[in-house]
Amino acid sequence: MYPQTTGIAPSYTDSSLLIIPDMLELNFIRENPQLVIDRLALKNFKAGEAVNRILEIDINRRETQKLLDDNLAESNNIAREVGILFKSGKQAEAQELKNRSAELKIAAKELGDRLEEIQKELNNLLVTLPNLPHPTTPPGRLPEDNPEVQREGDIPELAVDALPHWELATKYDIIDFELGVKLTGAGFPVYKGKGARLQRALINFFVDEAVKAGYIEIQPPLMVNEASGYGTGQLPDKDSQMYFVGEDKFYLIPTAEVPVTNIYRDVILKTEDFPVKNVAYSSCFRREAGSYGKDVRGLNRLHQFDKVEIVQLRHPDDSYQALEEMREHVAGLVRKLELPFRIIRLCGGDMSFTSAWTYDFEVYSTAQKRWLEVSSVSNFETFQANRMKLRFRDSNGKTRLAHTLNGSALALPRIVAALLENNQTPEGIRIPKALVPYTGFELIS
RNA sequence: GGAGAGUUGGCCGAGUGGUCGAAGGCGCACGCCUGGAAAGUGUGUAAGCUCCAAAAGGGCUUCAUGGGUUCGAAUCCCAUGCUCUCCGCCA
Repeated sequence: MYPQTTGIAPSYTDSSLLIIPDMLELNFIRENPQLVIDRLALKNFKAGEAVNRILEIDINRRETQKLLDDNLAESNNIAREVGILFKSGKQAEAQELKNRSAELKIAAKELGDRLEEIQKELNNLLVTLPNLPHPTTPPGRLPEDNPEVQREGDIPELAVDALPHWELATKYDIIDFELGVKLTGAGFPVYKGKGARLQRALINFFVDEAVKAGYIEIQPPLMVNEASGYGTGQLPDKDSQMYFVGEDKFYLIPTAEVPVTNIYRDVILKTEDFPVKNVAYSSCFRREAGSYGKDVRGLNRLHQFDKVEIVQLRHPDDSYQALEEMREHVAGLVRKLELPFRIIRLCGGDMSFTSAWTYDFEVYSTAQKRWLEVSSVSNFETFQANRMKLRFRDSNGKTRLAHTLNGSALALPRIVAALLENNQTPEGIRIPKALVPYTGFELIS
């Protein structure tokens, strides 16, 4: 009854983030090694060995760095003296110093190479450590272990001959999967007539609701460069999830989160800039290599789909308050669409690599008799910010990492699937009241 | 796509081989002045890594990015990105 059990959160959530290398702050690990190990145990992650190795390498790194710095300092001094000697015509003495400098240079090269190697090894280890889950994270390994924290709405009683959405789509000629195959391939459906209009209605509805809630609307590029891919952590794991435009070295975005969050890459905010709240609609592109079976039937999993994403940047002190705000916002959307839904809190084992706390939203698809994940709302704390160097200046004038949060609000395909299936009647498919101003019709027939 | 010009700190802008992390200005912060404000005036004002118990202070790196020349590079050379101008093409 669950969408899948890959151990990684299902897609539509930003699972592309999971694969990857955001990372914990080295200083934090250095100062709290045991805490890191204990906390990661909540994610069923055995960090002991890696942490110890990291601490070792870090010592080596600092020693090497010191040697290199001293070397460079001497070189700098020599260069300065040589200049002075030349000016006063003391060629011979200058030559002597030049010789010394040449020696230093060889040593520096060696030290530099060694440092680079150490650094690389350190990074390779650092990126294997997931974000620390919040201490209250429920234990568990599987989706079955995710506690339900809220449930709303009644599951409708459908006629015995109720159809799954892919058949309804054909019956009313609103989504054409075959045609998509002709044009592109599987997973690229063509929306037609009222189906297309429904897409547009949902997008506008979602964006409008977010703007009402104080989010600034952003229309980002649908392709990003390499730096942005690294910024949110999709890279270096590029091949697995993202489409790549080789000629210009651009990546098609798997979620608006990538361009939107990267707006703040290398940015130092002022405290009064908080909270930063952005909303963006975008098409999303995912290769979804390795998926198969009923998980990909119809709208359940697509290579191209539409999503409205909300992103917040917060002061560490109130990021969890923001998480609850976002949860309530998303709940409001599903409620207005009159879909039965539940919210689950992901257990340690089911949480994404980057997340510290995640709520998943699932709507019930009556004809498929299963819950479909439609949103994932997460607090990443400083994990993404560390990688992106997203900071703010606190009251002491010191720079600190900000907290980042995001959530789907919402992803369209599974919402459409649930709407079609749950609202089917002998007369046609009923459009929820909140959406009618956007669709301009009340019934798909 | 072709030709040319450019790319310096939060912003503007000087700097064509040596003491430049970078003049000057703006902005910002704090102080003086003022009944209060403006004006004026003084001081300060990048980030990362690192040394130090910490503070103070010190070292290293960074003038688009990556490489190179040199004892020494913001400054010279090469490649790339980006911006602007002209031509071409075009929704």
